[in-house]
Amino acid sequence: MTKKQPNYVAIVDDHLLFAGSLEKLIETFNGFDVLYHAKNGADLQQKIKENAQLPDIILLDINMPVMDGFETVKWLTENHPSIKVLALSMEDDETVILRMLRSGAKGYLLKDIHPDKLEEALNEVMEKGYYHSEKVAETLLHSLRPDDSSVDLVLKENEITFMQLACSEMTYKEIAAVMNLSPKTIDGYRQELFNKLHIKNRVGLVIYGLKNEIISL
Amino acid sequence: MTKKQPNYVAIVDDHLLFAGSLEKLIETFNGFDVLYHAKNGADLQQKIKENAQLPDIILLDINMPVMDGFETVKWLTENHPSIKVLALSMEDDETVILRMLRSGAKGYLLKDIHPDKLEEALNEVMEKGYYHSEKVAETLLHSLRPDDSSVDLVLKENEITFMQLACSEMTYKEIAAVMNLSPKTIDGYRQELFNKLHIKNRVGLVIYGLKNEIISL
DNA sequence: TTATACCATAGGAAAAACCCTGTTCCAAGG
DNA sequence: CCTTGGAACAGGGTTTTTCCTATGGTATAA
Repeated sequence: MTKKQPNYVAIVDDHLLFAGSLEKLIETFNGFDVLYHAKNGADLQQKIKENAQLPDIILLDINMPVMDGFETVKWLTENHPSIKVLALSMEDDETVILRMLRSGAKGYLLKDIHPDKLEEALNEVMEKGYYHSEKVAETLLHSLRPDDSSVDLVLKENEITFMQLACSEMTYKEIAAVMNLSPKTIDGYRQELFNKLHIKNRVGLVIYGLKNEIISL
Repeated sequence: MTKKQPNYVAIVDDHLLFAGSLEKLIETFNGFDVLYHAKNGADLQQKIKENAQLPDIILLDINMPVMDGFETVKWLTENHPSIKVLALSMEDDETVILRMLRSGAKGYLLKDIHPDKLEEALNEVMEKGYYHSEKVAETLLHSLRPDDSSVDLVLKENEITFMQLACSEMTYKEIAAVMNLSPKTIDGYRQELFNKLHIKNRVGLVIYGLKNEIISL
């Protein structure tokens, strides 16, 4: 009976308590070891540079300060394509899932899954190279409607600033004052965003911003 | 050397993965055993009824579906005052912390603490009956401003329903239709809420609802 | 140099949101 | 029976938001 080398896992999550707990859980699994954790994407880059041993799998939280999951997975797929990234998040928001998968994640796990599912996912991602839970698979199918062309939909600096300010009790006129622009320009941003994001009103904008973690409370 | 009986911990969190991981972590601590977990407050009530052995400490997540942390801790302090409740949440929002503590929680832990801190908290809450991290202690002090009179500010059923619907792209007229009320009545709710909550517009309402976990995305 | 594209901006108008005050109905308490 | 209070709702006015279309300026690619 030859003892195989374990698969190395890295955890990226700003919630230390969760990360630490998850480590204990993973160490009860057969054939997996936790290499290290990182608090965010930037921290992970650091850790990768410092350590000779690369992780086989990275469990990556999406909403983090500093360098979030989207940026991180993009960096990883470009610089370390051999590492398999499993996204880990609480929201099963379709656009978020798709964005992660499109960015290069090999799977998407909801944080409310049963611990056993995690072991299953880890094994499957090592064997097959990807893992998709039923729920996510469903979302994937559901998303195959041809519309799209949603080429990553980039928001410009000013639009993001506006969005953040719009997530407050400020009036557009006040926002214009803060941003040092004409109210009419602000109205232009608003309209452009409504079109791009397929939303109907300011509340929709706030919701979109929160769901996509462009703004936060 | 007499072996003491361990302290029993129950975990209430709708994120199974987190709960499961946390269990593994706690079992590495000296003198603590996890009795069971529950997905939410209602589930916890169930578990408490079924099991003869009561937990000594409950680690309680705040934002859960069905029966959230606030309701749960209230129920616990009324029905099982001997159980020490530690609230567990990611947000360090002042109003949320205060609301939990006022509702009877013996401590408030942010989910981004170091795992060692959890052990410290568990030990301290068993010894002293309470635990407050530096951060929370600060918030507590900060909150001792005399203003308040914030007599728990109860929202009625209809107001909450309205609030939830207002957190969407629906128009007030549409909300009125859904709730089967006159648009003018809806306007009344709106006004009443704006006054009670000291907010200026619908975005403010959405933000309030989210911060106080009355609504969720 | 011209076409193109993008940005800030404007006019004008309809719809929705916001605000204040007042009426009716009904139930509960004195 | 009368009073009080809350809930639903209306009238009517002001402010913001929303929507559509259009123009001048500047950078840039052709």
